[in-house]
This record gives sequence, C-alpha cells and structure tokens, in this order.
Amino acid sequence: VAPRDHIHQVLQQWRREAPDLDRSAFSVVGRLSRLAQLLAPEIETTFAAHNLSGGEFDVLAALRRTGRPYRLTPTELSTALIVTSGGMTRRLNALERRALIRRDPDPSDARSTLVALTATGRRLIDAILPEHVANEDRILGGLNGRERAQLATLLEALAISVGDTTPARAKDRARRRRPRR
Amino acid sequence: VAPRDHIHQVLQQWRREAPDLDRSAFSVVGRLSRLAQLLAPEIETTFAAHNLSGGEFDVLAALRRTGRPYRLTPTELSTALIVTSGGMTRRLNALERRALIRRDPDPSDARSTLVALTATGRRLIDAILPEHVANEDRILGGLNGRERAQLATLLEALAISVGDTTPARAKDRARRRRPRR
DNA sequence: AAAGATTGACAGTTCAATCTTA
DNA sequence: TAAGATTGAACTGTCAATCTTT
Repeated sequence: VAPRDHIHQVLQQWRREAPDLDRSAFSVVGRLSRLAQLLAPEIETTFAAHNLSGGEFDVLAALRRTGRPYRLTPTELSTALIVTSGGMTRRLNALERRALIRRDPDPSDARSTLVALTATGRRLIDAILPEHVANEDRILGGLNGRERAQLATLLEALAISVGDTTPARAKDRARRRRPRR
Repeated sequence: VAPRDHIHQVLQQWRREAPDLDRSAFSVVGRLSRLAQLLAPEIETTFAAHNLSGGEFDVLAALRRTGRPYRLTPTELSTALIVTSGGMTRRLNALERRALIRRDPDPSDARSTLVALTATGRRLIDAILPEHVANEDRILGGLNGRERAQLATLLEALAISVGDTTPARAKDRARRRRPRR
C-alpha cells in the first residue's frame, strides 16, 4: 500500500471522532508546523558542528546577505528574523562575546547601534553556508525540481496572503509616513 | 507590481551576494519555517482565550481524537507530539493540576501510567475545537480549495520522504520485532 | 540491561519595565 | 511622547541523571 504521513492518520482519527469538523485547513497547517518541527533539528546539526545555534546562524546570515559593509541595527535584525528586541539583545551578546559581530555606535542616532560582522564572523558564515545549502538539499532530496518549485510557489502565495510581504526599510518607511501629494 | 513575500527578498539578496549558491532548497525550507513561526502565535490566540498553551492543547487534542476511553501513555503522547519525555511530564503536570487529565496506574505494567481525559477536559477540548478549526480556516482564507489540496499533497510527499510515516503502535511494534516467517 | 517516567540544570524565548535619546 | 536597546522575571523546551519495574 502507498505509505501515508503522520498527519494523514491524525486526519483519519478526526474523521471518525468528529466527522462534521472541516479538516481541510488542518491538512495544511498541521503539516506545516509538524514539518517545521521535524526539520529544525536536522538543519541545526550543521550549525552545531560550528558551535552556533540556529538563532545565531540566522543573525550572521542576515548580516552577510545584506552585503558590504555587513551592517544592520538590532531593530532591523529583530524585525527581519521575527524575534523580540529582548531576544535579539541576547543573541547579539553571545555573538559579540565570541567576536563574531561588533556593536558600533550609530553616528546619526545615539539611541541606536550598528551591528557589524567581524572578519572572523564573515569567515565563519562563509564557511558554513555551502554546508548548510548542501544539507537543506539533502533534506529535500525526496522532491524533484518541479515539486520544489510548485511547493515554493504555493508557500509564497500563502505567505503573501497572511501579510508576510517585504516591509519597506526603516528610512523609506519614515519618508513615506506623510506621503507627498 | 505583483507583491512578493519576505523570503523572495532574502533569495534576491543571496543571488546578489553569493550567485553560485543553489537557492532552490531554501525557497522551500525557508518559507516552511518562516510560515510556521508566523502562524504559531496566530493559532495560539484561540487556545490562550481558554487559558491553554499550544502544547497543552496538543495533548488534549491527541487524547480526544484517540476515541473512548480517551487514554494514552506518556510515551505514546511524547512520540506523537515530538516532545521529549521530560517535556511531556511537564505538560501533564500542568494539565493534571487543573484536572483536565488524570493519571491512572497501568494495570499491565507498573512502570507506566495511563493518561486520560477527565469529563472537564473533554468538555474543554470539545468547546475549543470548532473555534480552532474556524481560526485555521480564516488563516488559510487566501487559498482556495484547489490550492489547499495541492499544498497538502506536496507537504505530505515531503513528510513521507523525510520519514514522518505513521509508526506502528507500541504493541504492534513489539509483536513485529521478531517477524514470523 | 533496558524501558517508562520523573527530576533538576540549562538554553532560548516572550513580556513588561526601565533608561537614554529624539 | 515615542523610539531604540537592555534587563530581569516567567515560560517552555531539551538533556542527562535517576529511580522503579520488566
């Protein structure tokens, strides 16, 4: 018989116990959250091999992909990564202690700081990146290119529909607050 | 212009900064984990309205969908919900303190206990369930039936390919360990 | 030995309060 | 007043050690 996944059995149980309940949303949301939970530890083994947590990797990666000079404010980081400012402070403390990032004062706003990748941090993230990509690719090994593309398209549609659209950058947003007529 | 999601911009940044890196896996895995992170608090508002955490709801729901007499062992629960046994003990303590579940000794194995939904627990989960389903449906409101079905199918294929297949139940597994020829 | 459950130490998060600067 | 960052308390999870029973 064709194998089914864990959520399929859960759906069957609900069909028996509560046949009137609509299960179409759960068949998506349930699989989404279960897959995320299942894949996270798998993905974090790569980071752990370099003594990084998943959250710490995310910070280094966010700085790296920004391009030179690899700088963002703590607020920009916590917005992009969906962590509270308190959570971000904690991550930055850990990374700064290991000299993977540096906190410089923001010359244009004394309330803020600029978080920058150090040379050490940049070397580390550049070393991890290819391993990480290879690992993700291995995890998705069961899906061919067409399936990946289809999945990415549908997930993007869902992301857009729940409002996960690219926010304007802080300075643009400020400029836009009182739009010109 | 057609709006794109947050991960789309991340992918563009990587294309600029590291054009040789294959981004196809991330376009799936990145969206998966980000959507799970984005949707979780949205979903948990329903539970919070009844003074339950997401993890506590999961335990009550797992017991409920099992059918009468709504009983599972802590090991079965921690396996089904992907939490460690220590984490499950913690959840069960909180639920037992509020008399939503009960722990009875297992008559057939003195090492184990049987976790059962109380009448109060059953009333609570049955009251939450329709709200939860309606909430999930609202969250997926941007996807039509065809898109949901397609997404569910692709996510199941991924789940199966990473090994998230329905495990045989404990007693079946014991029976199967030394298969008959 | 090994399995089931629990415990306590640790990790990482959110939340609300606080301090400084705009 | 409000925004940016930090702090400490509370919460929730993992991990490794432990105790009991098989």
